[in-house]
Amino acid sequence: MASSVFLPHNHQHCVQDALRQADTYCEEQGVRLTPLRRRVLELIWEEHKPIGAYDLLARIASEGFNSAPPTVYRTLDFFIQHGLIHKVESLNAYIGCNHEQGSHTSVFFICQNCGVTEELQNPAIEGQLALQAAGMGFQINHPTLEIKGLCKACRHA
Amino acid sequence: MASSVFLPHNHQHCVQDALRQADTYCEEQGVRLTPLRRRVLELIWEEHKPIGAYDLLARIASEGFNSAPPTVYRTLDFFIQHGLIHKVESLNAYIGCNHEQGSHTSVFFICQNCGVTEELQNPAIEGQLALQAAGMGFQINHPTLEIKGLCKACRHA
DNA sequence: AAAATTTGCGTTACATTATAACCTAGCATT
DNA sequence: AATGCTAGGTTATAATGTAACGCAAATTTT
Ligand SMILES: [Zn+2]
Ligand SMILES: [Zn+2]
Ligand SMILES: [Zn+2]
Ligand SMILES: [Zn+2]
Repeated sequence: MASSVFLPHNHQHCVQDALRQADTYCEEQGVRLTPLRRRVLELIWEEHKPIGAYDLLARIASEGFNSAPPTVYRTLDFFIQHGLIHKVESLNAYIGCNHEQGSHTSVFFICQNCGVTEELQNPAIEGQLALQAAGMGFQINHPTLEIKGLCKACRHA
Repeated sequence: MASSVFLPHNHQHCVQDALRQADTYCEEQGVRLTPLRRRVLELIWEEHKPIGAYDLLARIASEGFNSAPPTVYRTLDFFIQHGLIHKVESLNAYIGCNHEQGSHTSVFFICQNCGVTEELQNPAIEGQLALQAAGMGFQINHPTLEIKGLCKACRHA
């Protein structure tokens, strides 16, 4: 398990896996992965970097889809509802999720130099958060954990 | 140390402490806590809830200050630079900081029902984050840790 | 004190991000 | 075919945030 989006890898696999997972998921859930949705998801997965709604919009508009904001925001909402993408709050941008569906707690490591962003699950961090919350009587619903810094490669460059 | 912003408390103390700390800090640093800045900080501390830039702007405008966005954004920038407030990214809103100055890592617990938000420092959480980052060769510069959920009081109501 | 520099902020204009509300066409169920 | 549901087209607007210019007061230098 040395795989990381910060390391070189055959990225076609990432995209194809993501799309296949989405196909399967939508089939199972009885929801439709329409051409627009499929293309938006593909664009989101084009790089391991969060992409802004209006960047996406420009891309799909240039491909003949409708170019008004609701088009892309509706699509983003759909994927967020179904756990196929996340919003990176500190960037107002969106990134694909390849973790097991259903709500889960992730930490995003965001390189401020190259933009590459890795989503990780870490039970130890979750555990400490849960501990802190329990002590306060606080019920955790939705953690936003986003770490900006420098990835290994950018640090050494 | 049972004090928490989620519990009833004499809030005048919070506001006065914050303003006095800011006075002292600005004095020490040789920067100016102008009437506009002082009032903005006071408004931010009015409640233990993040406040939006345009809400602030409306407040100060109604008090005779200039009503154009740069007025408030410059002031917010000033306080963020000096560590006297934080931006809550997941709300696009701003909240006062009463912790020791200088950059520090905080976790924000945000009640989705009442809006009250508590900033905490927790070395165990920081430690686990540092551990994860170290394993990746990632250099942490700026964590954003914001937990939405229900405070004790709202959970029991 | 006069001159030079920095700082705070007034002002205008604009950029970016996101949503509300209404409508229509296609698909799905009966 | 009739009905309801879903996806998305369309228009308009809301909410959040910046760039750029200028001036006047405060601070520093001469
Ligand atoms: Zn990849
Ligand atoms: Zn990098
Ligand atoms: Zn208080
Ligand atoms: Zn509450």
